[in-house]
Amino acid sequence: MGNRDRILELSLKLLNEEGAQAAGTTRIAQVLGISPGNLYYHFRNREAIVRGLFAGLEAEFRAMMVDDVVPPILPERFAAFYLRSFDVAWNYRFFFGGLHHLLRQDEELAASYRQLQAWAIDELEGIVRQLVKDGSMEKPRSKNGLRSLGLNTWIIWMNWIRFVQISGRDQVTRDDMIEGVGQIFDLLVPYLDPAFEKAARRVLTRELRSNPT
Amino acid sequence: MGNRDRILELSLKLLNEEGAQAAGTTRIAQVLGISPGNLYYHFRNREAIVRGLFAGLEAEFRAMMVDDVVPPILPERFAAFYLRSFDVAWNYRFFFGGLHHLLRQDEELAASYRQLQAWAIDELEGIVRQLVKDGSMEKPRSKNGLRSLGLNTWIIWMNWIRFVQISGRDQVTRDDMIEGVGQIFDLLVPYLDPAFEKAARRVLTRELRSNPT
DNA sequence: GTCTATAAGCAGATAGAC
DNA sequence: GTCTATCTGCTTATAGAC
Repeated sequence: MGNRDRILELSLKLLNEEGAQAAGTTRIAQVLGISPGNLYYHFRNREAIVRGLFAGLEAEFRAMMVDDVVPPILPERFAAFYLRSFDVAWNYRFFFGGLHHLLRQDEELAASYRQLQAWAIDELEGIVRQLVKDGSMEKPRSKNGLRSLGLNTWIIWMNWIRFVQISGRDQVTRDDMIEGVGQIFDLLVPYLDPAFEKAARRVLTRELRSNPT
Repeated sequence: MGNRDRILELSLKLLNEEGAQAAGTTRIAQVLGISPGNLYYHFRNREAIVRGLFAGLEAEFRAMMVDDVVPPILPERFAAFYLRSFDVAWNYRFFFGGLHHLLRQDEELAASYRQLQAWAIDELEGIVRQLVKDGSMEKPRSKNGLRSLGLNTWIIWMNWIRFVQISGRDQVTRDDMIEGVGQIFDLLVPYLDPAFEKAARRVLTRELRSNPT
């Protein structure tokens, strides 16, 4: 593994553990046992490192959507998708924690992020739309109900981990992620076919059991 | 108005406009036309300024809850409450944008915040519980439905402005705030009495009309 | 590709005069 | 309460040798 990849790998670890603003280039180089000069050989500046990490997030996110969102959407698949989505969010949690600041200081990153976000919200709306088509879900009465549902899903998803972290639990566990999936389920519950909900919920319960605190 | 208050007032303005990490003590003092020494006479350190601002947020937030959440909850009152709540969030938007970082570097602030958050979630749950009591809302079927509804409300509320900002709208308008209230309404819609919803929604529409883009 | 050495700038914070 | 002057420590980033 070349130094470029080692820099990305360690940066992700440090930023996730200590916050998006905490680890500077000097420290990254030092922990890695390379020189600052070397680091700057591989990345024009600090922002380029973050952009490199974001590229990883984007790739994982898009791959997940392509793999998992295949109609018809069965309840097990549905639950698995959301569980996996929280794993992705967890792996790049620094990003969501420091989002505002990161985008403010890097217009290029901001543009990439906005594109991904717009696509993601569309996809999430597409999922609920598909559920309606599959007969697994009742259509909301209001005009923009499906859109709004997709948007609320996105907002809960992207902020759940930050919420858990700032709430001060000493250790964030996999159960916290499963709880996050539950929060998203609750958005859809009033519209979901009870049998579908029950089957999806069962997947979560099983995951909980397999990861005792 | 003494310098202490002027420091708080300007800090709030700068942090809101430029982000929670942007404005340093040097710059605050400079813009204000006072010396750094004077600033440090009034505040032990930068964190103390942020804590001072948080005290303002907390006071406004609690006052709002006490003033507006009085049973029975009528639809107009209900809508007005959420509109006002977004005004408060907007006035202290720097805080929610930089929350993760701010709490990480100030344990005292983190403790205050967590206390307020816990109380707020309880209150939001209390509101939906009251709506059920008033007969304006149907009770969710699931065991923790009301709790979950309160929690989702909180997460949307505290993250809506950050969402709007990172989405890159050039100008964040009052209409964006009204849209945020709409997102929260949509969480409750499936359970709400249609007449109640219609009356509450009408307040929002009227607000939209009175603030043309 | 990797190193050493260091520039340049800004942050938070303090001492002590007035 | 307010000032001037300054210190310390940090950061990003670069120049140029190997």
